[in-house]
Amino acid sequence: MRRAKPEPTRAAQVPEKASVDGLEAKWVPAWEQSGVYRFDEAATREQIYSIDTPPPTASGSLHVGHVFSYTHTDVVARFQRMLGKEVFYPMGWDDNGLPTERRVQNYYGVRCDPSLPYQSNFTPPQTGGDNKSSKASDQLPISRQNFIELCEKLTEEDEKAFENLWRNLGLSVDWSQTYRTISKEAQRVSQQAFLNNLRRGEAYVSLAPTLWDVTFRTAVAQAELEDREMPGAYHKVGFDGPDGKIFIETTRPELIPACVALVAHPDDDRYKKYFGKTAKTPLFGVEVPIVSHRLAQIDKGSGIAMICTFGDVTDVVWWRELKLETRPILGFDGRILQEGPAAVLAGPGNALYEELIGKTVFSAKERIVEALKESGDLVGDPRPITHPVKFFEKGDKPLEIVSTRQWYIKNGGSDQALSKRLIDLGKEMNFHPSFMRVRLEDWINGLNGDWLISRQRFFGVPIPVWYQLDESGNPNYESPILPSDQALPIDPSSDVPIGFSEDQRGKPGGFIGELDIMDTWATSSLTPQLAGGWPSDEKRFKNVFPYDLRPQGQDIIRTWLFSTLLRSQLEHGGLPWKNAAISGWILDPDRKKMSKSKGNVVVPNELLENHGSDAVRYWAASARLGTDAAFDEGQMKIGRRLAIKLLNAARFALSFEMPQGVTEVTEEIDLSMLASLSDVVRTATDAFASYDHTKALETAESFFWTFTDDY
RNA sequence: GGGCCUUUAGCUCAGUUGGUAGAGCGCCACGCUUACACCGUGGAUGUCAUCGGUUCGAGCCCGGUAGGGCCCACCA
Repeated sequence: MRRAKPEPTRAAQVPEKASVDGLEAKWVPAWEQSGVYRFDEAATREQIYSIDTPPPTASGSLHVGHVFSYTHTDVVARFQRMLGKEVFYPMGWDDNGLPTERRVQNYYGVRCDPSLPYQSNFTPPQTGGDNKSSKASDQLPISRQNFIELCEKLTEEDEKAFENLWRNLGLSVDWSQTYRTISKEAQRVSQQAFLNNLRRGEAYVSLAPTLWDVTFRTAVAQAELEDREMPGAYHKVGFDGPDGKIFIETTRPELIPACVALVAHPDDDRYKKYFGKTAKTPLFGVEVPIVSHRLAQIDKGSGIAMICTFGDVTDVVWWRELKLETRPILGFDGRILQEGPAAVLAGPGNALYEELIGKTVFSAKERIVEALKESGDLVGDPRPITHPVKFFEKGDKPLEIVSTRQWYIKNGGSDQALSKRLIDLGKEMNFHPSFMRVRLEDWINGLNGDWLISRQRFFGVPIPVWYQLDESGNPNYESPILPSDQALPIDPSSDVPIGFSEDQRGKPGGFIGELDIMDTWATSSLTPQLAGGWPSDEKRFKNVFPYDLRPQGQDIIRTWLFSTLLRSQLEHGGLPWKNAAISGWILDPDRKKMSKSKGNVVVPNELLENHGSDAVRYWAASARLGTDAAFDEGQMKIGRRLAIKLLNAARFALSFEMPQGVTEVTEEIDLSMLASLSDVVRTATDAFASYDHTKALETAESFFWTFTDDY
C-alpha cells in the first residue's frame, strides 16, 4: 500500500501583514519532518517519474548557474507530483577526482606523496586556504592515506554547504536518497560495471601515445581537452637532404632530437623526388626517412614537416600509419629524459643532448635555438605567430604526448557499429530543446579513439585488477587478475588477489596491484545505476530505470550525457533516460559567461537572503531551457513582488465570509473567470508536459494579474 | 574548415498553424480607493539586424549578408 501524503495545510488564520521573509526557515524543517518528498518504494513503474539528477562537483564553489538549472529540474518534479506521480528525485555529490585533490592541496597546504608512510593524528599545516593554486614547494608532502582522509573530510563539509543551499532554495529533493561518487557503494558499482565491461571485451589496457598533463602527471581524455591560443614562432630549419638542404618550419625546434621522419604530401612536386630517401637532422645528424602522407599540407609552412615522437596528435597518426621509429625525449614531468634515443646518443649531437637533460621544454627550446644559430641551421629569425595549443581543461601547461600503458573503454571512436548505435539512441531520446541533439551527434562523429579512463592520481575509484609477475618479475598486462564480484570494492594496492598472499606482492612469481584510479566520469557515467540501486536492488532499479528525465548543462553533453548513454548501452543495451532537459548558461549583464576567473560570480546564498527563494526561483524559471540567461536581479525583484501579491490576494480572498449552503456558481462573472482559469490550467499543463516551464509561468502569471486587477 | 543558436521598445524577453506588433522593468502623469505603497490607475515608446524571394498579405516561410554567443575539426 502506498503511504498517504499529508494534506496541504490551508492557512488557518489570516496574518496581519503578508511577508515572504522567513518562509525558508519555516518550510525547510516542515518538509523534512513530514517527509512529503520521500520516494515511496511501493509505487509501481507506471506511477513513478524518475529523475537522474546531476551530482554537482562538491569541491567546486556554489554558483548562480547551479541555482538556475536545479530550479528547472525542481519545477518539473513538482509538476509531475501534481499530476499524481511518485517522483524519484535523489541528489548525488560528485566528490572524487582532480578538483577535490586540488582543493585539498590548496585548502590544507599539503600534497600527496605515495612513498610516505601513514601518520595517525595528522594535523594539516593550515585550513581554509583559498582556491588559488599555491606552489608545490610550499605544500607539505603527506601519505596517500592521509591525503585521502583529508579529501573525505573536506568533501563532507562542502556537501553540507551544498545541501543547505538546495534546501533553502526549496528543491523538493528526497534527502534520504543521496549518494557520493567516492562512497564504498559507488566504488562497488563503478568497479562492477568496469569488470563487466572488461569481461565483455569493452574495456582493455593498451600501451600507446597518450595526451599527458605534466603538472598533474596524469593522462587525460579527449573530452577534457580544450584549445587555447598561445604565442609561438615558426623556426625555419635546414635538414641535410639527398641533394642539399631541405627546409622545414617548426614551432617546436626542441623536438629535433625526437625527429623520426620528414613528411610531405604525396602530390607535392617539390618533394616527390625525395620520397624513399633520407635526410639528416640538424645538430644531431640522425638519419631519418623522407615519407609521404595525405595529412601533410602543401600550403603550410614549407610544405614539408618533421615528424617527432611526439609533438602533436598528427605526429601520432603519422607515426602509427607509417610505422616509424620511436624516439621519446620527454618524461612524465615534462623534462628532457636522462636516457636519450640511441640514435641521438650515438651521433654527433651527444654532447648537446647531455646539456638538455632535465631541462623543461621551454629551456630546451632556448638552448636548441641557440645551437641552431651557432651551426647556421636556423634560417632568419623565428617568425612569431599565435596558434591553438591543446590543454587539459584544468591545466596550466600545454599537454605533451608520451607513451604510457592506459585503460580504455570502447566508445565508438574506433567502432562504426557502436558509433551508429549511439547516434540512433540519441535520436530516440527527447532533447529539450531538440537542437541540442546535434551536439551529441557532433561529438560522437568526432571521436578519434576510445575513452581513456585511467588516471595516475590518488583520490578516486581504483581500477580493480592485479597483474601476475613472471619468474623475472615482469608483469603480464595481457591477462589481469580480477577480483570476485562479492569482494568489491577493492583497492588492489592493499587488497590481495585470490590465491596469493601479501608477501608475494612485487615478488617474481607473485603479483602487483594496478595503481591507477578511474577518471571521475567513469563513475559519474553511472549515476542512473548508482541512484537506482544497481545491481543489488533489482526492484528499485526496474522501477526507476530507464529514467524519465536527465537534466543537465549544455557544456557537459560531450562528457556526462555521452558517457552515461555509452555505459547504459554497454550494460543494459538501451537508453538511460527518455528525456534530456538542457539548461543554458548564466551570463553577466555584459553578456559574458560568468566564471570564477573573471571575478564576476555571484554567491547564491546572498541572493537567497536578499531576494528570497521564491524570487530567485522565479528568475530561474522565467528562462527557457537551452537558452542562456542574463543574470538579472530586476527579474528577482519582480518575482518577490509576485510572491507578496499572491499572499495579499489570498489574504483578501480569505477575508470574505463563505456563503452557507451555496453549491453552484451562477454569477456570469464568476463563470467567466472559472472558464478562463480552466483555459489557463490546460495551457500550463500542456506547456509543462512538453518541458516548456516558461510558458506555463507566463500563462499563470498573466491570468493572476487579470484576476487581481479586474475580477 | 564544418555546424548550432541568436538579433523584436532604453533594458530583460514573449510572439503558437503567415492575417494591422506584446509583457514586465524603466520613463511620464495622476491617485494615501482598509488585500497589497513590497501599491493602484492611465500614458508615451518599434523601418521586428540587413538585402532579396515566395504570398493577396511575412517578425514568422525560403536564400544571401552582417553582428553576438557556442560546439566540433589531424591547428607542422
